[in-house]
Amino acid sequence: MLDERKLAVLRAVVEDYVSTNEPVGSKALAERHNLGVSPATVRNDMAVLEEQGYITQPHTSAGRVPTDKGYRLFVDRLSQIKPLSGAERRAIETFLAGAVDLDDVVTRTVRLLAQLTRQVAVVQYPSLIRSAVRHVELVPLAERRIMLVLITNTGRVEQRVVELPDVVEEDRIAHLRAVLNVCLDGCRLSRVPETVADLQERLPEEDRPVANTILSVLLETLVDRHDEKIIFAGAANLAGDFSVGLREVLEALEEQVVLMRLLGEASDSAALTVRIGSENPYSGLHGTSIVAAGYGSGDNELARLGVLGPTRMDYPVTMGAVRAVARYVGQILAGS
Amino acid sequence: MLDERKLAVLRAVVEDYVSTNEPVGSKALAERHNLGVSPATVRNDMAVLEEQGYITQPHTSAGRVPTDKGYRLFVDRLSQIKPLSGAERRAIETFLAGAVDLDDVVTRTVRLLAQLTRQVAVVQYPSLIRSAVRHVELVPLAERRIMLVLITNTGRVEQRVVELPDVVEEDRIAHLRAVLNVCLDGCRLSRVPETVADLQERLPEEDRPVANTILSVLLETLVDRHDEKIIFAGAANLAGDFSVGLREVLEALEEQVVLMRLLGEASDSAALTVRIGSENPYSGLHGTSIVAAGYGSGDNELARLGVLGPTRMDYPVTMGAVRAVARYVGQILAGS
DNA sequence: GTCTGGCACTCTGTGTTCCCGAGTGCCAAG
DNA sequence: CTTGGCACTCGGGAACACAGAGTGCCAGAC
Repeated sequence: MLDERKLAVLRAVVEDYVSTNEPVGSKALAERHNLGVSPATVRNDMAVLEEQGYITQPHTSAGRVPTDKGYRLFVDRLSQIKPLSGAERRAIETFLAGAVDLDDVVTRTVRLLAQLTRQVAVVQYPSLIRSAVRHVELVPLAERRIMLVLITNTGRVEQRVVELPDVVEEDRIAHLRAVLNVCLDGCRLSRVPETVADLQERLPEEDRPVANTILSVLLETLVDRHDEKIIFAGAANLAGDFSVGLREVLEALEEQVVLMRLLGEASDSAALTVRIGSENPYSGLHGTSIVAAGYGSGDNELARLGVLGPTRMDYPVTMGAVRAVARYVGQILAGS
Repeated sequence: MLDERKLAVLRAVVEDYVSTNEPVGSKALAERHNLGVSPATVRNDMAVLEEQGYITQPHTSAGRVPTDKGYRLFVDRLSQIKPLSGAERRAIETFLAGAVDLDDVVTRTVRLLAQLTRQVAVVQYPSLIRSAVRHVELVPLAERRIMLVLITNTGRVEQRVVELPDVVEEDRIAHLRAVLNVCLDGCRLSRVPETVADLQERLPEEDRPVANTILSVLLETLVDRHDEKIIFAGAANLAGDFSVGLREVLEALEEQVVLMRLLGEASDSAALTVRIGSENPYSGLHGTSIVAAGYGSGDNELARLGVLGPTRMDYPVTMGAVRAVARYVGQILAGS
């Protein structure tokens, strides 16, 4: 259907358009990409490519521009992910290694990615649900108020203030803390609810009301906080590009829910997800593409990160950067 | 120098320009603001105002536009802060009351403020330095690694992983925790360094190396974290306004340091700070104004918040919103 | 002395027209 | 199947004119 040369033409169109941001014509194309054929031949091929929907012209008698479908083919079959340079790798490594806590890791990552790709970077905080309890802490704040602190093995710390139904003595709290830690330490968060239910039955009668209050807050923390936090950086990179609806994009970026869907569900292992223009779920973001990847320590994917830019982006380079950053972050998290 | 009527004219120019975003002419002005005088008179007044630098014309024979100096006079003497409507107040209250922890309070605040003012909102996290230690927690993670968690009375939680020089038994850590809490509980963060120094001397010899490691990390947490975190929201509100250099502003917003300086130092008590156009410290932000206020529980100002928008903003309304939100946040923090 | 109406002047922004050039599609010949 | 030639199309920029809003200034009225 599409012979070698037509694919080469498509590749050339994408590459030229990406680098010049102007519709590319047959003549310029034949020259710059020594294809060994004349502009007229290129024109014929282009006509076919257009008929099949891979490229289009903004108006009669202008050059051609890739369509979403064209970019898709390019990404799937015509391009190779471009690895980062050694210098870039070292830069990533040293920059991320300086992080002091989880928050810092995520913040640094998002900035790094934005700077590296010159686009908008998006990073999701490591998911709670896949990690395990490392420690539960109860801190008395006032007579009837304690703070519940939950530390996970991914370094995340969740805290909630709990209002107690009764005044409770310190040592009963200490006891409760001990029990909690024995039961929950190392427990996968996804299995905490069962464990907690089990625990409630085994507690002595007099501890029940207080324990129930605390445990319900604990469960809430896990469930409600299903709103995984996402941050972005590099919005400034959007300015000056009028091909995207700036306002819509900025609005989308501030909607956690939209961002969630944008990064997409965990796909198979460490594969990169690319969503091009109209492929992506939010209508304000046609005109933009997403390159995303999962990251995590070891095998299990903890969360996702990616970048967002105009459909007209340099996919090979962007994909290389995203993949590299995802890997490094995984390493950092595993090691801390 | 400037009689009553000229001031009225200036006020009218500002108000009209703010609402229409177009240079305002003498005729329209005389009509809309029944000043009781003819356009010609207004023209004369305008000529004087221009000569004094309060207004200017974009080009010969266009209407007048306020200068930064004009806005300044308007804010200082010609306008009154406009209080929020009852509905708005209730909305703020219920929205903020739903927050579950400090992070949530800050996030909600920044969104609220952005939505309320339809501008970019900026909120600084409550400063560590003014708060006091409520609890210190040491959580063993591995043989030679523990997590240090510091909880302040403003609800902020800081965490750091500490690598220990030696393997340490659990009960020595427990002991250390107890000692730390006795010494530091209620201690103002600003006075922690002395207290720590004092503590180091009183510890038994064999605990020194471990304790020193932990304490130095603790001090770091306080000092290094002098980079008070600032977040913003509502960037989408900037789009569509070309009077500001979009790119510059977005870049500035992503620079913590610039944001810091922007919000300004704590001023006297709960007063509002207004920085107009060229008055503000960063050159990329001429063309924008900042309205900021301190917030805190009770008397002491914990941090600052504000909004950033085009110099051509509705100052009375914006100031009202900022003041109101600052107050409510203060209340919420005091109560939690 | 201050205000007012009148008048000539000066701009910007918009709409029109025109033309150039890049790029195309098609066709006939190699 | 490829190529060169050719007529055609359309966007974008330059030149131009024009209407409208707004000004500054002046002479007369209160």
